[in-house]
Amino acid sequence: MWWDELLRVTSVKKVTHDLKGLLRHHLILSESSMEDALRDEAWQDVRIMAYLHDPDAGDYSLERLGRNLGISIVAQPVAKSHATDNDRIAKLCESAVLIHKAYEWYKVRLDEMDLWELFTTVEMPLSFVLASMERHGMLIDIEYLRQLRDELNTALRELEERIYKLAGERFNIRSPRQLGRVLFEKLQLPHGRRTKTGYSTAADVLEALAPQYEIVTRVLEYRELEKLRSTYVDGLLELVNPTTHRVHTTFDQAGAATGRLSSSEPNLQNIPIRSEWGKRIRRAFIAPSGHVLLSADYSQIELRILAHVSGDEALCNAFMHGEDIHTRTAADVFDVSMDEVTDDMRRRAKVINFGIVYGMSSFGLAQQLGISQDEAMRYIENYFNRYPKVKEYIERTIEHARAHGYVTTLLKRRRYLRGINSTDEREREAAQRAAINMPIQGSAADIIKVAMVRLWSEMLRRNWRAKMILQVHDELVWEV
DNA sequence: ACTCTCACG
DNA sequence: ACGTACGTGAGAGTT
Ligand SMILES: [Mg+2]
Ligand SMILES: [Mg+2]
Repeated sequence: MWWDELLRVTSVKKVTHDLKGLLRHHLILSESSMEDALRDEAWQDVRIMAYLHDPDAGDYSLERLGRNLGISIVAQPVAKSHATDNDRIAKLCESAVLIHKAYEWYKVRLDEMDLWELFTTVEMPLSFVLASMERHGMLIDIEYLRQLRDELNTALRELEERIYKLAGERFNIRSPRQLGRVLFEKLQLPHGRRTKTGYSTAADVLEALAPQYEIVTRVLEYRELEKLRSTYVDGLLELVNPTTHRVHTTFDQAGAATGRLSSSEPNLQNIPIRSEWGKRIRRAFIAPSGHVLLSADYSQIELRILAHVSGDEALCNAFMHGEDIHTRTAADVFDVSMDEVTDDMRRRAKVINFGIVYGMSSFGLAQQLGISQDEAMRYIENYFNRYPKVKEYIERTIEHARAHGYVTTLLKRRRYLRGINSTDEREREAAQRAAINMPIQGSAADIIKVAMVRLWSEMLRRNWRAKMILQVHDELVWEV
């Protein structure tokens, strides 16, 4: 058939808008056709081109791209149920023109930004990988999830009754407003900060009160279980295919401004793991009979990237010697030997390491660690004395952002920081933190994307059957 | 549509 | 939450 031939032959270049969507829902290519396509760069997608050009733009619909280029839309949209063949043909012709014009425009932009290699050798092949992962889906143990739902409902009902009894009235615990009224007005508990709309009932505020007041402990327990029940049990069950028992997430390859992917309907990148109940939720994700789930993740990839891009000798040495990085940081910041680092010192060093990558202030560190701002300042000062090139890297990055308006990753992915020269201090400092973080978070995204593309090709080449099914930022999950 | 809260890396 | 730690998506309540 001429159409199949056209799709297969790589001398005919194909330009799309939302290639991953096409591959997931409409276009079935054989694996050998996909290998040919990747090698010859036969498919190019204007949605991804526009994302690489400005990953903060948010809307990459064809309509939006057309308006950006000043192309007015002529064909009138007609309600699907009333559309005639002629209506459909008119819209499709217009889409074809828009895709062509957008391609010609963004091609020049990406070339100017030196993004062509990232586009053709990483992002385009990745669209094929992601489409294949989405189509395969993740198997869910529905019966187990239903049992868990019943168990959660029982526990929630008991907590509910206890909370009503301690409050002396029945109210909607899920309403922050009603909860604030009960805790901080009726029961006169000391309130923490306020939100725009009332008293804050966020977990960190409630945790400070929990040791003194049983009702607060019960509310925190209620919150944890209610979150798991609504989002991860009921939410997931609604999205499971009743025939195949699989959920099929959608990865957004043009969503996150740093170059990360995101995942929705369901979001499979935020499945619980930290709490005991969370781990029980995770057990609902299974492999078919005769298979197992296998997960492989990078160790401290962001801090390794920080070591690499800063060139800090102490940080590089720590990684080259295979040291536990948080223990090493604790020894350096608290001026003890690695042997003398206590669990609590390591915990504090871990908070410091995360904070560094996020551009944290002494205020933020003090809040997180529950220490004074003076103490936090001393920690940060010690850190930068021990890792001086990290400080230089941060200063250099902010200066680059100020001078050029953008920052980049290892593979030249670019993010513009529109607030970086703002006269509004708050906005400017927020842009500075984003500038510090993006090259690190974004380079990690570059690295795992390259890994995904290489692994996928290599698995095909060897005819190995293990199936890559999820990416969780620094982790790949396989059905094996 | 917005706010608050909270799950993940 | 905020001026004060990056990046996401989702559910519930409220308007
Ligand atoms: Mg890891
Ligand atoms: Mg939101």
